[in-house]
Amino acid sequence: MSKDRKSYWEQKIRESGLRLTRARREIIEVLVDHSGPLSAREIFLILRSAFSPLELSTVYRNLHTFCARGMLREVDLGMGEKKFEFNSGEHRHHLICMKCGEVRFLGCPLPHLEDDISKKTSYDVVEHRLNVYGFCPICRNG
Amino acid sequence: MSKDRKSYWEQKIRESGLRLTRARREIIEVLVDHSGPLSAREIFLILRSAFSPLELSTVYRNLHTFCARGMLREVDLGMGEKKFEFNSGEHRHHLICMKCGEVRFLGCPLPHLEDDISKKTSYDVVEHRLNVYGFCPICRNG
DNA sequence: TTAGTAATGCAAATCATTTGCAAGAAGAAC
DNA sequence: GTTCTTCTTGCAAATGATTTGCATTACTAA
Repeated sequence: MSKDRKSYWEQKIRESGLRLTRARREIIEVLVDHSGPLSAREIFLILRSAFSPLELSTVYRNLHTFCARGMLREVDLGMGEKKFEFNSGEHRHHLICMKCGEVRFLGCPLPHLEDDISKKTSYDVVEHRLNVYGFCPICRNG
Repeated sequence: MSKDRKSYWEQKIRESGLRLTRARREIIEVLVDHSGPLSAREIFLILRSAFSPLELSTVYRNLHTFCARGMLREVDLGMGEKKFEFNSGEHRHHLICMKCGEVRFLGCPLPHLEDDISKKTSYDVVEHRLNVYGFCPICRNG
């Protein structure tokens, strides 16, 4: 029940010049209540299980709206669906459990990677994405 | 015209207990003639432009067959379509031009990353994928 | 050459995601 | 609170990548 985080983002919605609708409040609530990145379908199913009548397309539309305003960012963990997480501003990576899907955040292990590659290849390097896959402490034994 | 590389892979097809069909010969040929990873659709279009009658589904089926035999591997460069490249055996990453789509190979800049993360998180770490994005020397100016 | 089975063509299905459009609901102004 | 405007949503259909079912074709072993 992090009511403060929820109202923080609801505030952001208003500041962005967006209307604060039922759909937006509910999507933010789901994201705040779940620590890790979620896909549109996951959010949709969580909402449905709580008897929300929102449509999947509405979830998608709002997730993209939030990304466009910089509130969320889209992450591709290579598991079929794209996921969405709050945009903390800091550059980070993901460690994904291949069995249960748990996601942990990783700091960037290579701060000057982009410069190094830029020097070696003459590319104008803009960003990099690192995903690490394995089995979490629970799944590695179970 | 690397006829040797072509016959090397045709050999591999036979050794894998697969039939050497027209589709397989043509797909291998396209992959040998183009240095970087290609998507099923890209291979399909290259073949069509050479008047090959192969179906897109046949291209997909064979690419997956080759992956299952370890001849190819699938790489997700985050550009919509999955790409396929010969499986060199060595662990490597990709540098992708966001304008022209050129792909360069990168050695792994973090050889002991997996061990480090494993120690820190108690995960059984299995693999990691790194994609670097930017603009190639030609596109960064053009 | 032929039989047996794997591979292909073709069309339809599937999965994630997007879009068009009419109906509905925020929020500003009264 | 009511009204008006415009942004949002619902719903259904479209899209793009990929997969699948099934009848037909073509490898290859004998």
